[in-house]
Amino acid sequence: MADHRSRRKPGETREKLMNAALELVGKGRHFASLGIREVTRQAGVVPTSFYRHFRNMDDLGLQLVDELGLVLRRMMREARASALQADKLIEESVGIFTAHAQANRNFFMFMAQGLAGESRAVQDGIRSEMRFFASELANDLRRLRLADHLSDADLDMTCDLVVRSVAFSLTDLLGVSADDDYQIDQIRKRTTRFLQLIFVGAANWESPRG
Amino acid sequence: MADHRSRRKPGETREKLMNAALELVGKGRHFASLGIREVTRQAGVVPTSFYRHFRNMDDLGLQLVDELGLVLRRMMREARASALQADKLIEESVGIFTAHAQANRNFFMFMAQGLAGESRAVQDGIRSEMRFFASELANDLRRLRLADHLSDADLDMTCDLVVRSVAFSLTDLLGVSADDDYQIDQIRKRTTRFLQLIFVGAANWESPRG
DNA sequence: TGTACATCAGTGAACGCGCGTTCACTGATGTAC
DNA sequence: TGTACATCAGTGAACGCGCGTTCACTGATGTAC
Repeated sequence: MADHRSRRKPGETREKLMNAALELVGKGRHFASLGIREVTRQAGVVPTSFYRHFRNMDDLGLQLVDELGLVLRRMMREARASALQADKLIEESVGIFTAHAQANRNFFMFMAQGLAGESRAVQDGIRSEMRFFASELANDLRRLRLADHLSDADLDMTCDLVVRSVAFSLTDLLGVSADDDYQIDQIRKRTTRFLQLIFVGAANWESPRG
Repeated sequence: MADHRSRRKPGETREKLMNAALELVGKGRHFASLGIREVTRQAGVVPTSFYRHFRNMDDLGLQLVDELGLVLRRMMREARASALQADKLIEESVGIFTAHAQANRNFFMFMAQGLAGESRAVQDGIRSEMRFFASELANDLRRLRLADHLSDADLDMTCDLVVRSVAFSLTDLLGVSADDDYQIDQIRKRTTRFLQLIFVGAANWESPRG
């Protein structure tokens, strides 16, 4: 009774449904406009099956946010693992980000949509992932002693701005076709310069009077 | 025959429909999930009327983008008109922005949604408004001689980043209740600091080798 | 190891409903003479 | 100024369709003894 998960092919249909929703989002549909029948059709499953796994589309969205968290954490781990020299840190990180954004296009598209989505819960979930990401980034910068002159609050602000800028670049990235290498490279360069500008600001920052 | 616009109450229903869509968006609905019957119901009009003014919901969305342009231009004019001292420029501008965002909550909510929306045309329209806004900002900074050491390209980049950061703050702003003055003030302060950080970066920026 | 039972994912038929869209009509306004 | 006509926004009935959701059923797997 303790472990239900090893029946049949566990969670197979559940995954099919979540992937189907992501595929539709990847095709340009907005998550808020997806219907249960549409998703089950895309998954090759009878509509009734949906209710075995989710209460409604919002519920499915929330579970997608959880998976999104895993995707982001994997990306973060990879960024840390790559041999980072301080002077190439920004470029390499942006490169890893754009690579992941392309590899998980649908996931990131869902994330970009969710930031101003219909479900408050999904919205909060995505924001919380972004906050987590920003705080991890702050930890890393402290650890690498790249932010010694900044107060905790100022470092948090900087990292928040970095994460936001990258998230916004996401919407650029998702707006161009996945094989338009030239445009993708342009976006990568632009994002890199945004972050460089922010870090120049941080390096010369003095805590304001107020 | 030249001027059709003075019949009955010209464009009255058209406006009602556009407002109805904005109201629904303001209530938290996502534009992509709105239906024709829903919008006409909200507008207090029979469903058939819709087709007298729009081909479909996408068409209505595009016309909302046009109006959004007017709203943004009005905001820009007001920001310019207010007596701006250089040292309070950022704070005052952010203040005007948050005030407008609250006064036109529905419009800005529509804009935030449209950035990752379903209709490519709406998306492009909003992006183009943002680009226009950024270029006007660049003009102003040149005129005020606040960016003399930056190349045109670097100034454009800076302004782009500013506009993006403000746009992202928009999604923060729209996430809190309209009368939560404390939170709104927090967002205003945070946004101000973001912009200050960016401008400190710009002030110390040297065009990169590449 | 074998048998009886509980659990649960997946199925297919059926429901009532709201959707987008069409149509022919009405009545008000503007235009021509 | 008056009359006949064209234009067009708004109406209400009707259509066929896909939607979300329910139900009773099937059959596979895990559990108890």
